[in-house]
Amino acid sequence: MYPNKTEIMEYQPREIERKWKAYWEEHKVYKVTHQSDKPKFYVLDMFPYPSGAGLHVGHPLGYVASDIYARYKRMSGFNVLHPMGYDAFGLPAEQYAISTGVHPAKSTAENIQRYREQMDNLGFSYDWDREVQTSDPSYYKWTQWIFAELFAHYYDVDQNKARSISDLTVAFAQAGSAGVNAYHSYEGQFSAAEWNAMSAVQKDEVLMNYRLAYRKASYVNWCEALGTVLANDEVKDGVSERGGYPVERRAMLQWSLRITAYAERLLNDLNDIDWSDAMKRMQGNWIGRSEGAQMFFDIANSEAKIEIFTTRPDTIFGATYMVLAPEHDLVPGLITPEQAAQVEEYLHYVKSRTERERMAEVKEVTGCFLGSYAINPFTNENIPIWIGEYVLKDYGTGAIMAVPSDDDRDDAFARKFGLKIVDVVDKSKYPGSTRHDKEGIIINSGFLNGLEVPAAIEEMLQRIEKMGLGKRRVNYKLRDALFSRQRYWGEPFPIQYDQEGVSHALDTAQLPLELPEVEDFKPSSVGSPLARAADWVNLPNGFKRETDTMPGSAGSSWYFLRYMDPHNGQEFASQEAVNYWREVDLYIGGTEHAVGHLMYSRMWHKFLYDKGLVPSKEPFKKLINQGMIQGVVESVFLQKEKVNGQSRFICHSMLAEEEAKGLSFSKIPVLVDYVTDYGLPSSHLDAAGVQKFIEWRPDYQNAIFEGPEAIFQNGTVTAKPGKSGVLQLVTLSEVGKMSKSMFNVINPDDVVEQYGADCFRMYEMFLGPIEQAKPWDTKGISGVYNFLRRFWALFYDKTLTNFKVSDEAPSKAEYKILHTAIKKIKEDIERYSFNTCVSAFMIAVNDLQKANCNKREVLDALTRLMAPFAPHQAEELWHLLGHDGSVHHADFPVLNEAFLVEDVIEYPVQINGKLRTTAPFPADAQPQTLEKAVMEIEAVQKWTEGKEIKKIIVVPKRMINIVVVG
RNA sequence: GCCGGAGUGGCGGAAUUGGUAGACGCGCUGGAUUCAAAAUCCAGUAUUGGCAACGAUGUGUGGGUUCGAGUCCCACCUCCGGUACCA
Repeated sequence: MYPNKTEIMEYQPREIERKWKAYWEEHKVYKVTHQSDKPKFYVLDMFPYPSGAGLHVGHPLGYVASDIYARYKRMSGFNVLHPMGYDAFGLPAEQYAISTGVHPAKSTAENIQRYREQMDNLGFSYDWDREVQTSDPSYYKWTQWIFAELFAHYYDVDQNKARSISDLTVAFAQAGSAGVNAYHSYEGQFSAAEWNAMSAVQKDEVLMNYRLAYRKASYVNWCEALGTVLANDEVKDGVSERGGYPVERRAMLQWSLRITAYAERLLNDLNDIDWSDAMKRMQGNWIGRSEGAQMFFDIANSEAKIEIFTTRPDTIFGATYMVLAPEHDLVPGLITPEQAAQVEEYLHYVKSRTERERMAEVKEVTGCFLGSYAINPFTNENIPIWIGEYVLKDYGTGAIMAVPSDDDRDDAFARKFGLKIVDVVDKSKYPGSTRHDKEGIIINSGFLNGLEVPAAIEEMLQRIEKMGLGKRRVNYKLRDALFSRQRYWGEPFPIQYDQEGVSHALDTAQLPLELPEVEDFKPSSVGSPLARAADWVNLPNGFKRETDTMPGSAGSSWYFLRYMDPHNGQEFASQEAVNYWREVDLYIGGTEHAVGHLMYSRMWHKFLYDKGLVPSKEPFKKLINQGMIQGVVESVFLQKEKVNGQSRFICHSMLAEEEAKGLSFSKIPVLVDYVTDYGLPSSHLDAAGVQKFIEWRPDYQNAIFEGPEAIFQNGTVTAKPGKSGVLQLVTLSEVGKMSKSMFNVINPDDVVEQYGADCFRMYEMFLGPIEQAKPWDTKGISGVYNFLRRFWALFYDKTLTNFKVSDEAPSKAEYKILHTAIKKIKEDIERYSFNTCVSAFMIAVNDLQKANCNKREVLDALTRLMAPFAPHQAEELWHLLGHDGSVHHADFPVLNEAFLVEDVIEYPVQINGKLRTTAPFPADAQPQTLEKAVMEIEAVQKWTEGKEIKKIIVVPKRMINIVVVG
């Protein structure tokens, strides 16, 4: 007779998880302070943007990994800071506000609440008392404060650090612009007397070329029809994504951050941090350091000079024309009347092109001759000046000398427009050498002839400097960060302008400068929605506030510091807290942030370091990039032309045939909940699915849905003549981003509801390496669930009615199972290989089950080993084992290698590298002994018979390989 | 285009330093249990030839280095992320 069902102590994740979550919260199990004798460890997740779609199964991948690591460190004697918060300013909330009128603060708060519930459901060990929200005035007070500090500083090149603007103005007053070696963008020089004679407006203009936060004219995507600036994301194929209106590049006066001042340090300090080589390479390439010459080309019949930067001064004799960015300041003055119409037409075309398009389009080069000529300083020839979209305004100097014989793009340009090409590098001695390689012998170049390229570069640099044509210079591809947005939902700039237009930063006491209430979030005629709040913009003393707001990257550039002391009203964080926690020891987040967020954060951190406010040069010591969890997008096909006034959808299997009839179809994504066999090739909509689909999209309620066997319309399924009448619309399944717009978001709550949070956590880890992208699918989750039940069952008798562990001492074999697991799991956590940890647990449980082991000593250690992975189940078992207090405050098991020693090793035996047999030998056998012993084996004799043995390779404890010939 | 990453059974993946390719899990096949089913347990499962013993082939494609290559080198293909205002 089976026991009554209620007596069976089956693993019940729902009850266990509810119970322990409440316990942890009540006992503040994860609360942490910096008053501790333990060594610190800071584990951080990239905080989420709380979108309306809610958290999907991709987000927790990194959070679970960091939580396991944080718990492991906590159990290993560290004082662990593990916080979470929200990157709460952003475009989607604002778009939502524009279309629905709901205040972004309200929708953001709702989204945050939902995210919090979803995260709470997964059993993370965050210290929620430290939560930050970037849109909270008590937080953005300090974002504004850091901005104001950037505004009040310049970069001293000699001291290699940021210094106060007041030091700069003192130096200017004493010695003019020559008085300091500062990183700046000012063209020209001025004396002390000239500086002192300047008006406030003039001084403000000069200082804008020195400040680390400064204002300049920058280009934006302007959409006249929508009356707004668009994000690159909102522009598709040169037109606005919404509405398809034309978009043009337009210059506007905007704030920027002088990140280029930090370029060298951002590059060099990569050496000191533990990031993947790929990530360092990406950052390094983004910074794009190159050495070369800055030089000036004279213009025929003009006083102006064109400044260029080149890494190949050795090829100047081959510079047969020049190309300026179409937006270059000199362009208007270089257009001759004959060329005016053509140039205007070209400029009109360029305006319609996004920067991305301009860089990506290589097959079709475009450009236009301005009519003027520059003078090549070495050949003294007049060379035509062109404009071309492949030269970008913010790249280098926005102008190049074109050497078609030694640069692919210049070559394509010259060929298309019939410009002169002069070979200057003879590569005949370097077969396989490309134009990108600095190799070859210089020809057709006067005094450089016969020199190797590197020597020619050096010779030319010396000449250029001696002749006063220019200087050696280091150039960076990195550009200053555009920091203004014409948006409502962002941090207001702590800047106001006086009657003369001179900018002034607010004092700390005046912060935070809160966002004003506006009735309408749409862009205003003057750009930013804030401009509408007249009372807020116009101050009683006649000053006006800045109406742009900061970008999303502002709040996220320093949030890792705020977690250290999140409620401090006097400072961004106390020095005591900052000096204890120092920097993030482990940072986990997506590769999509490889350059943007990580570069800006590093710059802000370095600035604060220069000011002596943080003790570390780098904010993130170790970085792990989690791969994206992708979703499967399921689509049906909608015929573009209506049939008898009705929309018609067809089965994917009919597509080719229907298209052959000359019909065309568009792909319509379907909410994946309605799809049967989701994610499989057989995925389809059945009649019930179609019914749900039309309830969801009422505009298609009378549409025709045609499968191979039947047709559905208005709730009725009609069999096709001679067919079964079963309605089945196969959907197209494609792997893509998991996103609200593709209707394929999978909510972790649904998975947790069915299997529990512990199972969800372990399954996400079991999916594969943390760094790899993979599509979500729940096929294997039952295996993990089974494992958790089997682990649970080890603590019970066969009928699962009585908790039953034995106090007997474990056997040698049982110890070996345990310590094999301890070794593997500890090593794998430390190398962030969480998927193989789960395998190791499974192996241990399988082995213990086979050995019928229920020894307390083994199960107690295994429970602690499991605690970081399945925190709820481990806590329950820990208490069932009779412990008080949380397992998460217990010690992580310690490895004893003595249990793992092997006496005999099964050696693989290879002949010429091919495995032929295996043979057991003592673990301590010497190579000479093995060489002899291996020849005794029958299989070896069979394979070596009649052949000459050249040598025997013995790798102790690994393998034996016999090399034979004949 | 440029920068970075990934490609291994039917599927997710393992192989940590150049040393037994396919651990672990899913799925599938067969068996036990059951009136039956679910659940559970046992066995098998890269492809291919063979009753078997055993053999051949095999880590995106093509070459190379090595006693030995999933791993290193060269060339290429496909997919994914970023490309400076999505976050």
